[in-house]
Amino acid sequence: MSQKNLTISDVAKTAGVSKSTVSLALQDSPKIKPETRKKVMKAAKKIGYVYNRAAANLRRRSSEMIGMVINDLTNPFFAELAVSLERSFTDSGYVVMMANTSEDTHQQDKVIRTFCEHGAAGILICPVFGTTQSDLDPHISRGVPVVSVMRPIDGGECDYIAPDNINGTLAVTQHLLEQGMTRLVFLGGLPHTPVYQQRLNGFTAAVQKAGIKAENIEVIPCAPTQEAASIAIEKRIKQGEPPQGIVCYSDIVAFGACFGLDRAGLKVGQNIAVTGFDDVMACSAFSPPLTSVHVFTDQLAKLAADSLMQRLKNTDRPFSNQSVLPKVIVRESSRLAVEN
Amino acid sequence: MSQKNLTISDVAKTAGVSKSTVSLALQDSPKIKPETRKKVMKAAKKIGYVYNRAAANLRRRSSEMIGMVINDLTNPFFAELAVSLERSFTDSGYVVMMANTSEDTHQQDKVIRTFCEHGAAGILICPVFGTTQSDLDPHISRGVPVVSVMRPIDGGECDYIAPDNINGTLAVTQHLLEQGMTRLVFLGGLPHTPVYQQRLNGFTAAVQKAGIKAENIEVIPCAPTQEAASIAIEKRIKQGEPPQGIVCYSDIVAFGACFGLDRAGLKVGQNIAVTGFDDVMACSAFSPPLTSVHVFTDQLAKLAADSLMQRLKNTDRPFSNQSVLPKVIVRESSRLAVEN
DNA sequence: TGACTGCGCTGAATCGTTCCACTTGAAAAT
DNA sequence: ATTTTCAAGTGGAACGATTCAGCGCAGTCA
Repeated sequence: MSQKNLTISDVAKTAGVSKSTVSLALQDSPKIKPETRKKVMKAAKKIGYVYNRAAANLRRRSSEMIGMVINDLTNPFFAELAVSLERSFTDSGYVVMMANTSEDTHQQDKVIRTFCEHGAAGILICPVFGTTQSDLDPHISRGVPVVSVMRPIDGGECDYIAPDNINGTLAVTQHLLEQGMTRLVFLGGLPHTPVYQQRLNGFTAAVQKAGIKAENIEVIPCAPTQEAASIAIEKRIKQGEPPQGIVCYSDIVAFGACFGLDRAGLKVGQNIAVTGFDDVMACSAFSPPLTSVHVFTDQLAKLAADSLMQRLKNTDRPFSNQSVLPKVIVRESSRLAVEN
Repeated sequence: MSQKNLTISDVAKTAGVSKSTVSLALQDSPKIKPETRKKVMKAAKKIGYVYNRAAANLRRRSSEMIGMVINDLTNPFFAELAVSLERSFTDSGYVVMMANTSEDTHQQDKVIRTFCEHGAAGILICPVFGTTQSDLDPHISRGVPVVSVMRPIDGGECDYIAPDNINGTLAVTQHLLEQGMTRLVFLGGLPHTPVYQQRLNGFTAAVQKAGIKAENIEVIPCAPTQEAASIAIEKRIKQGEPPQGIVCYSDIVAFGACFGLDRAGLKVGQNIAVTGFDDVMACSAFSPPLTSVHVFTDQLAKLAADSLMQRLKNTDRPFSNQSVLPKVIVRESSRLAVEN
C-alpha cells in the first residue's frame, strides 16, 4: 500500500546524497553545487515528494505563516478587504491562512488558538466588536504579534489600522450639504460600537458646522444589513415628510436603504440622495450608481500587512494606530433633480 | 526576554509529573486520574502554555486540519458557501483553513501545496474553471483526499458535489413560460465552462419542450459580474424589442441585469421578468425581490464536508458525484403586470 | 613537502509531541 | 505467603526537518 510518507531521506536515497544535502538544496543554499541541486530536485519530483513544513518549523522554531481572522466574510466589504490582505502577504512571501468568525466571540477564540497551535508567526484580525486584549491573551502564544484592522481591540497591545471614519462621514455629509440639503438622516449601525460612534460623529460635526437645526436631523440606527436597513427606512418614510438625504453607515446599509426607498416609491438620485461608506465594488454597478466613501482598501491592507511584517522583524517597537483619509466618490445616487 | 517556547515539559515540571502524563492528560486519557488531570490543566494555564499541534501531528502522522480552497471570495455566493462549509467542518471537530485563489490557477496550485505542506488531512476545493487532475497531482501529498464543490475537476479522482444545474434552470424557465411568456433571453456566463453548459441546457430544454420558436430565444453570454451583465443587457435593450423574461446564469448576473434594465427605463417585475440562480441572501432584500433558484447551500456544504470526512476514514471507496435538486423561489422580479 | 584554505558535502543533535513498553505499589486471587 | 492483576504513571524512541561542526579532498603557497 506504500502509505508511508515520503521524506527528505527518501529523496536523499534516490538522489544518492545525504539528508543534509537535500535539505540545503531545497533551501537554495550556496553551499550546494547547482549540479547537485538539479539532481536533488529531479529526484524529489520523481518520487512525488512533498515538503513537510510543520517538521521544518518545529526545528527552526519559526514560520512564515500568518493567520487571518475575519469577522464576516459574507459582508462584501470584509471579503474584499480579506482578499486584499491575502494578496499583500503572499506578495511578500508569507503564507496566509484565513478563518471566519461570523461575529462570534467563541469562534474567534477558537480560530486564534488554532492558528497559534499551528505555529502562526503572526495574527491579523478584523475583530468581533467588543473584543478585548484579555479575550485574546489566553489563546496567543508568547511573542506572536497581532495587528487589528477596521475595528480596535479594547486595551489592545497591538497595531491598529483603520480608515478615518470621522472625516469620511464628515466629507460625504458636506457633499450633501453643499447641494443645499437641510433635512438629513444618518442611517444604520450599532450604537455601542466605536465605528458607529465615529461615523456618526463625522456626520454630526458636518451638520453642526453648517448650522443645520437639530430638528431637521434624524439618527436611525439599525443592524448593518440590507434587510434591516430597508425595513428601517421604509418605516421612516411612511411616518412623514421624507428627508432630502440619507448618509448611511455602510454600503450594505445604503443598498438596503435604496431598496426600501424604491418600495416606498421614492427615486434615489432624484427625490432623495443616498450615500454609502466603504465603496465596495458593487457601488459603481448599482442603479443608480452609489455615492460612497472610498476607504482605499488596498492601502489599508498594505499598511496592515506591513505593520505585521515589521513587527515580526522587530518585536519591541511601540504600538501604533494608523488611519487612512478616505475620499468621497460622487455618483448619481446623491445628485438630486434641481427642483423639490 | 524568555523568548523560549513553553513546552509540555515545562508544564510537567510545574505540575510535578512527567512529560507523558501531561500529554495523556491533555488528551483526556482514562489512564490519568481526574485529580492529576486538573493539576496538569492548572499548571498549563498558569504558565500560559500553548499546545504545539504541528509537533503533535508530526509524531502522530495525521491531522484534523482540512484546507479549503475557494475560487472567489468576493462573490457572495461562494462566500456564503465557504462560511457554510466551514461551519460543517468545525461542527464535526475539524479545523479549517481557508484560502482564496481569485480564479487564478497559479494561486490555486500554491495554496494547495501550502495546505499539503502544512499537513492538511484533506482538501475541499471550489476549483478554478478548467482545473484538471494533473494540475493538482504534483502538489498533493500521497493519500490526501480531495472533494470538489460546484465545479468539476477534469479527470478528477475525487468526489464532486454540485446543484443540479440543468433542472434548476429548467424549472425557473418553466416558471416564466407558465406565465405565458414566449420571448426569452438566457443571460450571462462563460460559454466554455461546464456550469454554463448545464444551465443553458436546462433553459434550452424548457423552451423546446414548450414549443417556443427558436427565433424568440436569445442567448447572451458575458462574464458573470454585475458590471458585465448590466452593460450587456443595456446594449441588448437598445437594439430592439425587449424580451419578456431574462433567465440569468447567476444572481450576480441578475442583479447586474436589473440595474441595466433600470437604466434602460424598464421596470423589472412589471415590464419584464428577471430570474437569478443560487439564491444568495441578498435576493430577498433586493428591489424588487429577486426570483431565484435556491441551491440549498447548507445542504451542499454538508454533503461536501461529509464526503470528505467519510473519505478520511475510508480511503478506498469509489468516487461519487452527488447533486442536489434546487428549488425555484418565486419573488416579485418575475411577476409581470397582466398587460403587455 | 607540509601547512593552510575553502568548497561541497555528511553525521548527529535537536525541535515538541505521541505512544509503546515498562515500572511501581497496592489490592485480589490462589 | 506467593502470585497475579490492575490502575496510574514514567522513559525514551520515534516523527521529518534544520543546522552546525567537522571531514575529505583538491588546490595554493612558501
